[in-house]
Amino acid sequence: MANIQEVAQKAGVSVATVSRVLNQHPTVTAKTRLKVETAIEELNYEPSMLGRNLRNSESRLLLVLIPSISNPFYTEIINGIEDTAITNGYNILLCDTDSNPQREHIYFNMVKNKLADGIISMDPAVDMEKLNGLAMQYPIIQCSEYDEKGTIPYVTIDNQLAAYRAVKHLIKLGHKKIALINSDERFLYARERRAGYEQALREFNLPIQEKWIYHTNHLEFEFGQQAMRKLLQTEEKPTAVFSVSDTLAIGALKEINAHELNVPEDIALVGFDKISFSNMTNPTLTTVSQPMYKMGCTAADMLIRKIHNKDVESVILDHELVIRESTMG
Amino acid sequence: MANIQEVAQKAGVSVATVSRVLNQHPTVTAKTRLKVETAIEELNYEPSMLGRNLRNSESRLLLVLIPSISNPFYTEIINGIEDTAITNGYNILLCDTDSNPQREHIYFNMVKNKLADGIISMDPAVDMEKLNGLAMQYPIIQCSEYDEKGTIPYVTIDNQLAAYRAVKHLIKLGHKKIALINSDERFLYARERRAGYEQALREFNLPIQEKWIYHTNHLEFEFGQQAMRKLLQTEEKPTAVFSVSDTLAIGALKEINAHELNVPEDIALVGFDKISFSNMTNPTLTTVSQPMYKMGCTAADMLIRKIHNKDVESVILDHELVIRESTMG
DNA sequence: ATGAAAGCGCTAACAT
DNA sequence: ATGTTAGCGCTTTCAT
Repeated sequence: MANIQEVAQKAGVSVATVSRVLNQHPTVTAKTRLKVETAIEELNYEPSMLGRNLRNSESRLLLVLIPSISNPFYTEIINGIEDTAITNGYNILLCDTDSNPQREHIYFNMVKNKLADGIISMDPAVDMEKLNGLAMQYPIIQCSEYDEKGTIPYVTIDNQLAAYRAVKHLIKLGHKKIALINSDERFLYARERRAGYEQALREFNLPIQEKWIYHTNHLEFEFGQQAMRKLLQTEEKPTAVFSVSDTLAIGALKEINAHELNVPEDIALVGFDKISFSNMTNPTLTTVSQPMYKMGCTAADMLIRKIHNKDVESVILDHELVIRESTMG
Repeated sequence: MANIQEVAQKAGVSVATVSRVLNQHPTVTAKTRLKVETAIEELNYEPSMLGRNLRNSESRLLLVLIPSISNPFYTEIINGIEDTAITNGYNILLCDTDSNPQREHIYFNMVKNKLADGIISMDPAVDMEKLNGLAMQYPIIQCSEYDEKGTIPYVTIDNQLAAYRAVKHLIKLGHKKIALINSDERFLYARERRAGYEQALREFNLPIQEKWIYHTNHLEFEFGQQAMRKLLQTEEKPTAVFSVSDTLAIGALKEINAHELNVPEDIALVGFDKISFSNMTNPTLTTVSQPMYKMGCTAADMLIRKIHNKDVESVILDHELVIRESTMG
């Protein structure tokens, strides 16, 4: 692989001139430019990012931390991040942390090691303390999940309001016994969505019953099934369920069907995220839609601004309740 | 951020010694090592990969090209790749090409630019000609989909045999009118799976009917629905359907249900991939399971061997037909 | 408009 | 066992 030296030699100019051509400096004669471009062509030369990055001490790589690529919720967000990044001359490094601190450590080091210019974290299970520490020295943005006590800029939706609206929708349908399938409340979004759930119940003078609130440690289908199994065992069965994630709701639906019960006639069901599969279930799932693509674009924009030392403010985006068969009696 | 110079100065040694400590050379005295380590600690020093990589002309980054992270099929493969990569001191760069040649180009350049040491391609829509060209100069492995005419090592399963077994399973159940929902036959796996479908029909003297073979350009659910809609319009409806992907099969199932037909009583259904959703549908989906994690590990191993200039041979892994409700009358 | 040369942070060959 | 030094490929001042 040819380097800049050989190109310079072949073109009969200095390396500086080649560099100028590469970086589109205006001071190069059309004639010289042509000579250099010909040499580049002939030698099949490709500039080494390594040399350039070392010199500029930037990598133009953005790290994106997600807990698991299996969760379809992240897909569209990542598309938004990627499109925005590429438009701005950045590439993204997708890091499936598996919520594993060791993997996380490796990726954090990439930033310290100058192999990446910044981080977008979407992992609720990330070590917030570490992340806040890193953020003192390196550009970091949080997307979807964030640390309310920290100082890292974030983009997210109003989780409490979204949950409130979802539950209110169930109440308006006449439900009085509404269960909540929540994830681990050490995550902010889980606490916020629970707050929205309680807010709606309170507003309509419905009691908040611990027996109808189930917590699960993971978001995979099976945990939704497990949650629903438990809820169906309570002596007074709920007539509606609000689940903080579509994957959990889909598991719950499976379990309800397995008990020969019908949705929505016996139990109405609302999910969260509007993953594509939520429209393939039978019945289709009422759910809260987040502007995922936009969220990704926004996060990438914020990070790039931060890398360029500009001011960055946190952003709250809109959401939407999508009513489908699982709540349409 | 401190550099190796400052560490050397603080420790009262040369940069070479610091480098030796960093790289665990055995020739360093315990005492010197301690001095250096203390200095590193105090300065909060992190070696710059950029400098190291430039010097060694390697990045220890592996590129993984996938057509779309939304397809759950790739999830487990990527986990395998990632685990193997990390074990060997490599990190992976996940590239969602969206089957977009422009994005592809960017990622190809990363290898040319020394920002990545090699590529694992899982994109069926990749420009095979370009890929083969690149492979002359850079380490490349294909995973799952490959080019039978090319020289790039690959890891995959026997698609024809897998399809043959799936269709034979339907025939053994008594089905004589078996439809095929295939993807675009410009992809090898699509041609191979069709060959398996035809092989099974031929073996049992069943006619191959073009009206029961449907091609779709994409793998998303909606395209499965569309395919099934068409198949249900044929004057002689099939009693069984083999779909080359679970996502398509799930769409087909949705459509069958919409027509008030039952699976498997009216129409039996077999998918391919065993994605996690395939167990959440009602009924659950009979499907072909690929050893995805192992496939990922193998691909990463092969690539790393190739990077180290070792010989690499293509690998065919085993598959398994998982019989579930959609074919259990 | 172009060239010469320093230097980004690191490793390794060579010298001591 | 440790130090000196060249050089990986590039960009950018400073001269000319």
